[in-house]
Amino acid sequence: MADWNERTQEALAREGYRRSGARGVVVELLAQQSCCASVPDLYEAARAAGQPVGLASIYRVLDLLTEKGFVQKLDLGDDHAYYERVENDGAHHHHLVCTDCGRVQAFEDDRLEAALSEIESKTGFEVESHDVLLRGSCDECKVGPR
Amino acid sequence: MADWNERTQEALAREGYRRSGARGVVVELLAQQSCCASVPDLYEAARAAGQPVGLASIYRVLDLLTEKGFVQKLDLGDDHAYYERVENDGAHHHHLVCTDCGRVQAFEDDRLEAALSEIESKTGFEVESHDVLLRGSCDECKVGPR
DNA sequence: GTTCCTGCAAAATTTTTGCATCAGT
DNA sequence: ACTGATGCAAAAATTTTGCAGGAAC
Repeated sequence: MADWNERTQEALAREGYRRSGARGVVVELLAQQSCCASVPDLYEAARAAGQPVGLASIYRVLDLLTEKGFVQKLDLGDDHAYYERVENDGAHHHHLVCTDCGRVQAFEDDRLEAALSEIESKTGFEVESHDVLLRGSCDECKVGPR
Repeated sequence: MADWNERTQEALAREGYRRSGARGVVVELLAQQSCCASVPDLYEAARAAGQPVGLASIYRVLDLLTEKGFVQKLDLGDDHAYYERVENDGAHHHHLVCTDCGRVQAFEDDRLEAALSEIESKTGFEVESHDVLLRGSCDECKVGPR
């Protein structure tokens, strides 16, 4: 995870991308996130860290990182897109979103992954990635609705 | 499916919603879709059917239908949202999206559904709905990439 | 010194809202 | 007649793009 930061920065440098301000800040911030982050999240985080970065730069950095496979873009049904690290070891999780409070929780499940890879062979598709999104009420919200 | 049209129209009428132009057209069109449709899709389809409907009305009808549980909104990572019928019998499928040609294909899988409901009990969440999205190359595109 | 990167502001896109008009009951 | 529904146009919100100044190499 701290590893992801280094690995990403180095890989970019190796490809000729300059080790510059905005890119470094965004990569650093992504490395610190526990789960996914939206563009406004990152914008605020950069500002809070005393290293403000323009919105346009955040979008540009995220596009680059997505294209190079260092982050993955996801839609939580919310108004904006979210981004999160792609881990080196291929480990990945999915998301539960609380429709009341908006809380996002990650989970992993081997049976789910197994079922998903089986689908790949049953269909003609060559699957590159998959997302699973569960919507509902988290333990806090399900007791007293809203 | 033809059934869905009737059932939806009736349920709306029963709730006091008027049997009016735009709403009827959009419901009719949704009933005819084989899979999910975007707002521009529906806009064009209405126009092609000789019953043009304003964009705003389409958004409003879809909001209502989503709220009442007759359709489900989904994000395919594309630029806009997609909508599709919620079937009476609870049957539902998920989607494969070709990242080359954009083709969308539906699939069903019992093992996947089983794995998903097991997750519900393992986490504290009370799951209301779930989406699964697989991205990759369809049988046509995977041979000669692009 | 050159080339790439950044930030601001303007543009493009998708979705929402206000309002006057029209249709259903 | 009354109330709700529609369509247009304007507004909001998110993301993209152009361009000039600045930083990395």
